[in-house]
Amino acid sequence: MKSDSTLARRPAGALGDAGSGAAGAGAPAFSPLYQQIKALLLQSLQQGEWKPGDAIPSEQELAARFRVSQGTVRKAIDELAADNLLVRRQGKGTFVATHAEQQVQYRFLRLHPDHGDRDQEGPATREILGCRRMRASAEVAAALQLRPGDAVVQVSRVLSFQGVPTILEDLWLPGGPFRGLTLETLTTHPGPMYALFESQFGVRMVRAEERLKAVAAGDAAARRLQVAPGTPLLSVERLAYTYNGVPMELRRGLYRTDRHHYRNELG
Amino acid sequence: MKSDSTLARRPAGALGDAGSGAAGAGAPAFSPLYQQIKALLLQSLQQGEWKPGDAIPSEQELAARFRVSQGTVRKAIDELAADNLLVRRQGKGTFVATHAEQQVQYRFLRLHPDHGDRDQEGPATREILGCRRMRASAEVAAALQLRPGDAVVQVSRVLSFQGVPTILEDLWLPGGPFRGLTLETLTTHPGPMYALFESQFGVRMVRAEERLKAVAAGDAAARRLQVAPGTPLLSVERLAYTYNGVPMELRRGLYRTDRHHYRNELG
DNA sequence: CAGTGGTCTAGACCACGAG
DNA sequence: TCGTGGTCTAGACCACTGG
Repeated sequence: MKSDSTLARRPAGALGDAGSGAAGAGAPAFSPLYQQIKALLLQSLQQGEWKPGDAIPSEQELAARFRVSQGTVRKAIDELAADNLLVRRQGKGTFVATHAEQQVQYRFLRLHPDHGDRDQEGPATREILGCRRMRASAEVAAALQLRPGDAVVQVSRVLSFQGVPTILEDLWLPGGPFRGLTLETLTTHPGPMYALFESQFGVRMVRAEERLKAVAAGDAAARRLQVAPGTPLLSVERLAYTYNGVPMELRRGLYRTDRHHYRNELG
Repeated sequence: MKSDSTLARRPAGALGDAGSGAAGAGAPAFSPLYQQIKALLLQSLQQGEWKPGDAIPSEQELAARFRVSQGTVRKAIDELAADNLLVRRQGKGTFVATHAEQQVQYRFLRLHPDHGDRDQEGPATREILGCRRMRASAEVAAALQLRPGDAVVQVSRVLSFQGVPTILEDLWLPGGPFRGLTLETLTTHPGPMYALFESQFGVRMVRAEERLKAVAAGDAAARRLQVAPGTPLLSVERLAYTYNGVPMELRRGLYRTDRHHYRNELG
C-alpha cells in the first residue's frame, strides 16, 4: 500500500477523468483526497449532472470512477450530507436534496406558532402582490453581486396563517437566472417558492444568512398586515446562496409576532 | 474478524469496565458501538472526570479502555466535536470545550454591530442590577423543570456597547446547582457569565433554544435602555441546557436593534 | 524525536429496502 | 435475493506539536 498511499497525495485536478489541466499554477493548495472528491461531487451537482431528487451513483461506483477507496468517497459524501446538499437513505441510495420534500418544507422559515406546531396550524395561504422586472438599486446590486442597473425581478407577497396575514415580504432575484419568472408562474405553482426555483430555473438555495431587527410598522405595511401603524414587527433580511457561495436572492420580510415567534437553536 | 464482529454487537453496558449490570431489562435498545462509546464519553464529561479545558485521553488509550478499534472511538469523538462538546487539536490532543476560550467567547450571543465586527466594537461593559434568591413562579418552574416554589436565583443586568445600553436581561437559575451565587461573585468575575458558571459551579451550557419576538418598550425597560417608551425592541427568550438536555437557565432579554442586529445562519 | 490527531485503504459483516 | 448505505476492524502513513 505504500506506493498507493504516496500516489494518493496528488493535487486536485489529477484525479480520474475530471482533470482540468494546469494544476501547479501558483498556489500549492494540496488538500486531503476526500476534500478533492467533495469538490468534484459539488461540481457535478452544480453543473446539474444529478438533479434535485435524483439518486447519485453508489459509493462503489464513485470509488471506481475516482480511483479511491469507498471509505474516502464516504467521507466526502458525509460532509455533503452534513451540509444538507445530499440525503442518505439506507438501503436505497444517496439523493440530491430538494426543497420539494414534504418533510423538510420551509426549511428556511423559522417562524413558529406560539401554541401548537406547524402541522396543527395548517399550511400558509399565499398571496402574490406583484412581480416585476426592474433595474437593481445600488443596495440590491451590492447584495446580489451585480452591477447597479442590472436586471432584477422583484416579487412582493403576503403569507397568512389561519387567515391572519403574518408575513409581508419583498424578494429580489437576479434577472439572468430567473428570466421568464412571471406573476402567472408564481400564482399557479403549488408548494414552496424554493421548490419552484429548483424545478423551473435550476437554482437550488443551499444556505442563507438572516439579519433581524425590531421595527415599527409603517402605514403601508400596517395595512397589509392588518395591524395598527407603529406596531412592533420583526424585520428579517435574508440573503440566500446557491452552490459555491453565489448569492441568488435578497429577501426583506416583516413578521407579525403577536401569535408567532422566530425560533433558533444555538449549538 | 468474524467472531470479533459478532462480539462487537453487544448491548450498552457490557462494554469494558463501564459495565452497569442489568443490560437486558426491558428495551432491546441495541445501538452502534460508536454510539455506546459516545454515551460513555458523555457520561465521563457529565461526571466531571475531565474538566473544561482538560485534555481527554488519546484515541489509542480510549480504544484500549473500551476494547474497540481506534476508528470507532474516533467516530464517537467526531460526533462530540460536532456538538461542540470536545475540541480536537492536531498534534496536541482532544480537549473538553469551554466558554472561557478567547476565540469563542459569547458563543451564544447573536447580536452584532450593523457596521464593523465585534472586535472593532470592543468588549461589552456589564452592569449587574440585582441578584436575589426567590421562589420559582409557575412559569419559571415549568421552563427549568422544577416545582413551583422551588428556590431559584434571579439575576438582572444591562450590557452596553460603546457606552450605549443595548441589552437588558433577566436570568433565572436553579437554586440547587447555583447555591452560593451572589452579586459579589457576579460583579467581581471577569469574562463571560457562562465561564463563571463552569469554573465556580461546574455547570457547562452546551445548547440553547431562543424564541424571538418584536415588542414595544415598557416604561421601566425604556429607562434602562435609554430609549423612548414604545420603541420596538427585540425580545429574546433563551432556555439553555447542560449535558443530557437538562435545562439550567432561563433568560429573557430585550435588545436594542437601532445599531445592532441579530444574526442567524440557515443551513 | 515521540506522541497526537488526520487520512487512506481493504475487507468483513450488518441493516434496510425493493423486487 | 440482491444492492444500497452503515458499522467495525486493522494497519499504514502523513501532518502537526512540543520537548
